Amino acid sequence: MPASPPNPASIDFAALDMLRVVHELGSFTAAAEKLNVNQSAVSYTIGKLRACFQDPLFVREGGRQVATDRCEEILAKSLQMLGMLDEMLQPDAFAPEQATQNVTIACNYYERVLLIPGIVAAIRQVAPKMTVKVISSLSDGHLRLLRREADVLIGPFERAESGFHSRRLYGEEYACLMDPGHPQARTPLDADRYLSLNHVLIDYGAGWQSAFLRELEAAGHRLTPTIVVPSPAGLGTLIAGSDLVATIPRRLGARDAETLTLAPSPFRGRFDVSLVWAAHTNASAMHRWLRDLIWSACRG
Amino acid sequence: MPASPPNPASIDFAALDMLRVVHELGSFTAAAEKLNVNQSAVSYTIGKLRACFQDPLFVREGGRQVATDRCEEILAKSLQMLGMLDEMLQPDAFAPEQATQNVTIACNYYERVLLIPGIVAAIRQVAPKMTVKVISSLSDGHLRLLRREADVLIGPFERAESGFHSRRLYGEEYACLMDPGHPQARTPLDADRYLSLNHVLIDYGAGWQSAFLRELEAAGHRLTPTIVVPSPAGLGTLIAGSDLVATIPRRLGARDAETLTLAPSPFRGRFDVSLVWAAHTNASAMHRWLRDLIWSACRG
DNA sequence: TATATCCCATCAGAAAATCTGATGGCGCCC
DNA sequence: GGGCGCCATCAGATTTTCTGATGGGATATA
Repeated sequence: MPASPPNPASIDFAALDMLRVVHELGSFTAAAEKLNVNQSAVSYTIGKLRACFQDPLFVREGGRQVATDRCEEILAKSLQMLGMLDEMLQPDAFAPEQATQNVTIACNYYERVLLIPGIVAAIRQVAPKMTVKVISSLSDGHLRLLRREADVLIGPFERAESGFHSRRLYGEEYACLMDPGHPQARTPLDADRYLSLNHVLIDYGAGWQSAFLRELEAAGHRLTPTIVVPSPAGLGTLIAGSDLVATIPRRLGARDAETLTLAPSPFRGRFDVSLVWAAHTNASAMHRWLRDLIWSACRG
Repeated sequence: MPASPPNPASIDFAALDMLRVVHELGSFTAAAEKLNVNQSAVSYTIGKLRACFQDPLFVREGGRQVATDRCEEILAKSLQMLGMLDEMLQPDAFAPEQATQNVTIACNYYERVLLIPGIVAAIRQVAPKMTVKVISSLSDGHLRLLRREADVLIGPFERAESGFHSRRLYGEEYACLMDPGHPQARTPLDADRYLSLNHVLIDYGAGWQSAFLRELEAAGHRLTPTIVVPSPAGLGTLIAGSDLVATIPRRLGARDAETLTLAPSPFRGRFDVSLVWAAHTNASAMHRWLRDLIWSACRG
């Protein structure tokens, strides 16, 4: 035993449990047996507690070790703490049926239109008490994950920086959406003919550049749009009956396939749609569940 | 680090505090500095916690250690526990002014009459919100201490068994109380004349024998009482104007000194009045205060 | 890109805490 | 009064924790 009072921070839960057992059995020796340690170990540890708390804790009264009032108080708190430790040790379980948490998904127009409905339906089916919030994220999606503003991010985000994990959902490419009556609706487009069309360009702003545009510019070309819109919303109506052409992700264009024509683009701008999450949610049971659900809903 | 998951009971408060500091500073290295230990010690301890809780607890996100959700939960409980430890460590203080506890004093007629009034007055003066309960104790006073039915015991109890502590308050002896008109009121009593008197004997029952009686019998004599009463209550009235003699503690007889005569007894039966308490109350601040107060009130 | 820097994980060994087994004192019970 | 049970203490073994050094991975700098 150190001569100077020992650091109370060095008390561990085993010591508190020993206090409990000694109190229960009224004997160091019996406590030692129950705890499968030497009697002298009990003496040592209780001695340490005595020094920390500056109180005898137990005194002999007629052949039995009786707790002091102070010991009773300390014990009461110790029992609480042992209970809290047990709670803390319980592995992070997640029961979708009872769960009432909120899930926040960061994504953009594309995913909001094509993926979110399926994801929300899947969540509501398995976890009816949970709520879903969708927020948009142009280029700041990763930041929103770090700021805990979103649980997951879905989109064409490739970078696998440290601090993040990601999983590819599927590949996507760009195609040209136009009116069936458009002069070029039947013949394959080469680069020159493509560039000479009347383009509707979707410019999301925030520095975001679509993959087909990067490919086009990398090939030394330059697109001069006739019209610029900030989102694909209402695009079908804009194009229908006109000579305008929009280059948009194939699956997005496929939604207007009944009324409009979807033709291959010479600049396909292939990219992957991925699920991205922050490292701090990687081990969480709820987040693991959510990611698996999204994976299934998007048919990886 | 052990290959098998370490025993969570071996987690100590220093580890929880380290968790707190790492969380606060977002860095193992910085936490190590703040805690005046090696960086590797932080790594070791957090590693142990990681193994215990089966969770990474902290993950790197852009150069900073960020807590997992599980870690946040664990941390919340840890902070509570650290607070509880601080409370537990606070030495057992006692503030008489605010105290509302009850004090139970075990004693007998003698102390109830001679000492309790002064003790109660002293308590009420210093600790007006406390309550006092007096219970009688013939020979079972020590048991009542052990059963926590009484905080202290006052009386002619000499034995210093283990499990008890005691403090002598003062010495007492027996004397003879009689009417001033009694034939023997003026002349000193020797043993024979004493034995031939008409005695009022106080027999408390419960196997208790007054010290003067033990002395008398040890000397080979035997007292044949004229009247036996169970307590000194009303003794003055009984003796006044009669030829009866009662052998009672001097201080008790002194209360009737104005109307009755107190003469030395040949069997003085010297004894000590002591304050006795159970070992488990020895360290308690309240009990220490109470014992000092009683000591003062009885003018040790 | 290359380089420097910071940060954590890991390792071997040192230091400290804890445990074991033996011994002794004290009080209880017979 | 003697035997016995119980706790405190001691020396040494064992285990845990810490230190200092090293390396890999990521970030920041050039």
